[in-house]
Amino acid sequence: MNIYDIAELAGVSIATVSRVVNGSPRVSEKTKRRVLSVMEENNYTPNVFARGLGLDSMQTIGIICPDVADVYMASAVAILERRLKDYGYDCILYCSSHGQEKKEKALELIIKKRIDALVLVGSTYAGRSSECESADYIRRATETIPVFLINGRISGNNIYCVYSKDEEAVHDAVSKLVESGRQRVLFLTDSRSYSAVQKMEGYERALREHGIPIRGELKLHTKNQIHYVRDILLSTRTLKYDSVFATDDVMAVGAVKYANAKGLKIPEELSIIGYNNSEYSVCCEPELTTIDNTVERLCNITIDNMMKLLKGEKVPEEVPVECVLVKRCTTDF
Amino acid sequence: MNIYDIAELAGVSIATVSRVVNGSPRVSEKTKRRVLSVMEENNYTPNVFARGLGLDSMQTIGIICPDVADVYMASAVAILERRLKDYGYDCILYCSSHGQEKKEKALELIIKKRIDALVLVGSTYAGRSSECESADYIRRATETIPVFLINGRISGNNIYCVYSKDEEAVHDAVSKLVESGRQRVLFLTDSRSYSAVQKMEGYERALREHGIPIRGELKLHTKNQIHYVRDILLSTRTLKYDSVFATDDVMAVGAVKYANAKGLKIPEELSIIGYNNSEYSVCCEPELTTIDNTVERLCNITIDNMMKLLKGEKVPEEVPVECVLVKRCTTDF
DNA sequence: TATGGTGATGTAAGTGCTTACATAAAAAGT
DNA sequence: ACTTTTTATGTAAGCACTTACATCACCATA
Repeated sequence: MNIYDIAELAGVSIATVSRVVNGSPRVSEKTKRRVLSVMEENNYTPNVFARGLGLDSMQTIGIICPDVADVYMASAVAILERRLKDYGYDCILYCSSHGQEKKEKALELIIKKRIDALVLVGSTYAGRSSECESADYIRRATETIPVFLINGRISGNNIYCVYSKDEEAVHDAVSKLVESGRQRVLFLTDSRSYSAVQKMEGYERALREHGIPIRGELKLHTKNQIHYVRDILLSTRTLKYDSVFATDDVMAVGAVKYANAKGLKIPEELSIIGYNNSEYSVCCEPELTTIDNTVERLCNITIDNMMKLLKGEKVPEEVPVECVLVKRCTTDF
Repeated sequence: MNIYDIAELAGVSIATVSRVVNGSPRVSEKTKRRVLSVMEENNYTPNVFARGLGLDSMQTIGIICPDVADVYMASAVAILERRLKDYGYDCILYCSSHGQEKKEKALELIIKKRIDALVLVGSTYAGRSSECESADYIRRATETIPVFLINGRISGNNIYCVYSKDEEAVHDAVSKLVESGRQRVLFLTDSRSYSAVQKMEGYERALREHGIPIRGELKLHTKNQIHYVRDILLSTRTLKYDSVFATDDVMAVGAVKYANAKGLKIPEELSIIGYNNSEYSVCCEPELTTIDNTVERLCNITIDNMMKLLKGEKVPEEVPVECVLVKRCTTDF
């Protein structure tokens, strides 16, 4: 069943069928109806390949994220997918956590497929060009299609970044911690992504501004798993700290479980702040004070800008978005 | 840069270039090298559309799931994506939770794209044909491509199901609950998916076998959100129960929070069992006894079978997989 | 030397669609 | 009634590739 069959059955030319399919106004109401009904009867759908050949677009957006199994990224992907579908786009998903070669391959493939744009979620790609091994591949992609970074920042042509003000948010939160009397803030992180670096900088600035020395041993690299964090804290007996700042709620929950296991009072003996305001922040006892970086807003802005751009409008290359501190029970402010 | 340019630069015909691209053996070693080097220099990659036009395959698999933001499904999608990428396939992702028309559209689109196969994750699609509004669309898909259900069951040509033995797992778990003295088991569920129905049946069978009457008011439909469940339990004061079986860990955590809020001793005054053995099961205090339905295994079996099938081998239409009970602290067995 | 076989390469016919341009028909203006 | 404009439809040339079939050169065998 191809366009020729439909044309013949409807007694028109293939051009007319094509016009009907593409909603061109240059078709009379009568023939449009006839063609549509023939299409309906024969259950015809145009072949996307042939279509793409002519149009060089397949109404598809590529999404790359390090790991969909991560709740934060999964929710971003879910939002992106939903909005894109509303606009008639499909999503090709790539997870990039599986080694560098894989990443390169993903980008290559994705470019080959003639997707219309690329979104990088919660990117480990970002960072200063020197730190960032795969920035090259992103730049290569930008020669063909626009690239949107959510919570990542690379400057360059055809790159659009929407990110939360993590540095500021962490700075403010850690400042409150310090101002409420904490002197030794343990910083837990699990990655070296752009966001992670920003958070670290916010942490350090807050300490500096309050005249507290920055201690290397208080910056702990760990896995984003509850038990892993709990166990590591239980086993490091020499480390002294009166509060914890974690770059993800999951690690913060690990800290809560550590405190509960040791019988430490939260927040009196140990204050804890998480990040992302995910469902994890309300699963532990006491519930986490955390920072909401409003993924939903970041995603929506990204999609809005993308649609504008694809329509030919101009859009800003950088959109910083405010975070909000969600006060719950693991801090005393 | 197309195949003609490469052919000209390499001083061969487009057929030869095509043969090199497709790794045909009918090219001399010498020209192959020459063509490859020209391709390399000019950074040439064949256009997938034109290719697909001829081959009618784009090495793409469609994945449909109700909601990637759900940890369970997200982890399934992550595993599927990773394995498929290893095999050189791309994934087109569709979330189908946004109403029936959307679902239909998703399937339509996905079929149009000439994907090689379709995977439905944790499907709300499944169930007896009568209960299942969208089974029709699945069947329509099977006319073109094989469809794989993970934790769903529809019989039919070109449909392959891999599912965990939820009925049995729930039956066994609830039986233990009853045998340890619980008489009133509250059943929490958030969907009417195939799995949900199976779990319900296991619950009822266990009660029946122990001569305990099945009470409608003890089967509670709720949302899969911690606070939602906690609040609903806190507000329903007339309902009496000594244990909770939840069809997802998130709801079980809600029950734990309810018990903690009311000061009920777990498991003495309230036993709780969750489902999925997700990270949520270890985030609360005490940690959840839960059922692991081994998503990873389900996904791996699905991919193995898919690859076999696409190679032309025969594969079983139904693969039931055993669940395992993970004992932690919210039960006394 | 003629004959057939073999491996390397080229030619050309699809593949299903879009769209610029051409044409025809109808409507509007004179 | 006759030209001009507008609207509807058709024709045909791409789009970038694959592949069956044709061709050719070359070597081995008779």
